[in-house]
Amino acid sequence: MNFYKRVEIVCNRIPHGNTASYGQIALLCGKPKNARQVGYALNHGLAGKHAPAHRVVNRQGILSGASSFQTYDLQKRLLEQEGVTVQPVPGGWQVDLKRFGWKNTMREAEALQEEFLRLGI
DNA sequence: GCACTGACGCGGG
DNA sequence: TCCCGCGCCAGTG
Repeated sequence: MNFYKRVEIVCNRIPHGNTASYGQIALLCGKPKNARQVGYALNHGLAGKHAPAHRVVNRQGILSGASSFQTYDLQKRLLEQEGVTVQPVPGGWQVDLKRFGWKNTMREAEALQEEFLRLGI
């Protein structure tokens, strides 16, 4: 299976103004234990150039640090631009997943699995 | 093939 | 609730 292709599809499915965690993406890709690979994919541009990487944060809503964005606060600005509230915490910036976390339905998850199957990835 | 790395996450204390 | 250790696994040298 093409895990990174799946990551691309899932990321592009994250609604505007929402955020998702690495683990959540991995789960939707059918590989619950591959959260780290999701990060790897985004970091190396393996999820396509259009993937909204700024909408992906860790389990606690902490922004991933500056590493792969051009400026230290680019991810924060992109999120705020979409109406997502970002607040400073010790260790970086954080979004409230209770308010801005992507709540995907079971139906939606199943639809994704079917699509992967259909596409053969 | 081996060892090490890392945009991560969970469970025990 | 906060820490900390450990599990995870594709890439890389």
